[in-house]
Amino acid sequence: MQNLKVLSPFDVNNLRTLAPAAQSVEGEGRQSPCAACSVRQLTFCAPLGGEELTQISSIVNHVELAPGEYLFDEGEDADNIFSVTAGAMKVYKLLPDGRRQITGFLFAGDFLGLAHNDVYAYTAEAVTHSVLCRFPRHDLEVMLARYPKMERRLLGMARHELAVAQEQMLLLGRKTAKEKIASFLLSLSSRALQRGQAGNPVAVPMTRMDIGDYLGLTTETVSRTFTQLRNKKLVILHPGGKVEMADREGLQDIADGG
Amino acid sequence: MQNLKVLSPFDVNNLRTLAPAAQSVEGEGRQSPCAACSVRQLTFCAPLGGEELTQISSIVNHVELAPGEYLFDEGEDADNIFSVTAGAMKVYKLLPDGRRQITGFLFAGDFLGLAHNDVYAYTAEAVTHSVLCRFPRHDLEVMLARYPKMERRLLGMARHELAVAQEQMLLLGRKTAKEKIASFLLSLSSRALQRGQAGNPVAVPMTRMDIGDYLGLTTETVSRTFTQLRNKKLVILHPGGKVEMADREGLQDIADGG
DNA sequence: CGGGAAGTTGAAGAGCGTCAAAAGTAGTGG
DNA sequence: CCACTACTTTTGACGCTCTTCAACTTCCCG
Repeated sequence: MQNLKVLSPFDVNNLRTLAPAAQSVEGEGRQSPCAACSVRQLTFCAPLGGEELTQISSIVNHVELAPGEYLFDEGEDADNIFSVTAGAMKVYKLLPDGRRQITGFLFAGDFLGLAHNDVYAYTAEAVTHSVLCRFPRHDLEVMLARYPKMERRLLGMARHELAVAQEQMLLLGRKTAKEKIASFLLSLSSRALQRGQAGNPVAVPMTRMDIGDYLGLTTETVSRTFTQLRNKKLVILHPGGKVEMADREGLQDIADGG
Repeated sequence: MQNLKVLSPFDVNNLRTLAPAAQSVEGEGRQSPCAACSVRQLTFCAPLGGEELTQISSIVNHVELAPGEYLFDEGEDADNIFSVTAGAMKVYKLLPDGRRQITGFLFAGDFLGLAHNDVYAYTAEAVTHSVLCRFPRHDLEVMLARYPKMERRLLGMARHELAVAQEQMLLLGRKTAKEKIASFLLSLSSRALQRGQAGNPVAVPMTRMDIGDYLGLTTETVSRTFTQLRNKKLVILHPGGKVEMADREGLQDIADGG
């Protein structure tokens, strides 16, 4: 992971210009960079207060990635845990012959790097220009031990990840190509809304190949399926990777297997 | 969930006869039923000591299920968390038209019931005769707040579940039928070894349909694939659902996509 | 504007699903 | 103890969805 820019905590104000506008939290002033983090309520830092935010600020660094740059590789020592501040990441596993399964796309507020055997279980790569907070695992574990509410928050987020993973298994194992694409678009849309971004048209920053590797399809099938949905007036494909869901109910019916 | 036998904590000694022989832990005597639990080191109770085991004993009940009986349904209020003591469970999600995806098989030591919106995200049903510990969620949360090491253990187990789920996504999205079956057998085998049971021949207590719904295949394809593996002398199918892996390396090569 | 990557479309083929039927297995009750 | 029944498993024939291979088009970004 050579091409990886690590910034000091003090660069954070500069970086923050890449994130959505900061809504300053009342009464907390400018005590720590984390206190002004605009996506904090989405992350595992959410339950922390003023004093604790200063603490966490002291262990965090920032990382900036250009599209296609790697954050870490599957099998590498899991020395850090990351939280996405801005941009979009993909995490995937590979088979020896190159077949790839993307297990998730990550956006602002999502975390990555939880490992179980001290090594990362997947490779993480930037889809778009991205910014992440980097927490050395050891330091974070000290924090977790001191602030149980943070550990509880992390457990809640892991639980959510688990539910999402199970939904994805249902999709991969039992849905048709059309159902997969419809589910994917609706999921992207609702996640964008959660982050306070536009839900329709929804931003689809990843390539057809990425989408295929996420849904267990080939590039060609993804493309053909988009064309089908367009011909049925369910979606409108706008330039710049924006997809308008012209018939959201129709898409929902398809996604649910109706 | 009508047909579900709830036993008082005091029936535990009776039930324990269903579990593997208890290796009595030195110095803990017979203070609490949980102290004598033979699978405790596999569960989220592992980090607890004498005093704490008495506490947890006071909130636990036991549940016994015959094959095909339900523990809970997807969408039901998630009032309890369970830990499998003996037997085999399956958890699955359904599409409206009946297509089913089994997201996991659970054995002694595994937990189930973690929900994120106060409702279960999947249905849980017994594969074989099974015994489980039932913890009221509220009571367990009080315990977790009091004993952070238990919460840490639970986070560790959730993290492991997550890694397993990602591996399963790779299987569902990118592996062939033959690779799926080979991976499945190897996984069953290594999990059996972890529980101290025979790894080869390995017990395969679930039906071909269950296996298919777990691997994203049909019954027929599962059966045909077993036949192929048998014809290639990779496995020997013994009566009573025992499968002998005659060529473990060969199976491993297939499972890894080689 | 130009070059390369990404996306689209077509034709042919493979793998797995579907439908159907037979064979095996287990549990039940006479 | 054995026959009856119901379910599970296996096997076969056929078909469809999605993949593969290939060519062409569009979209970016320098």
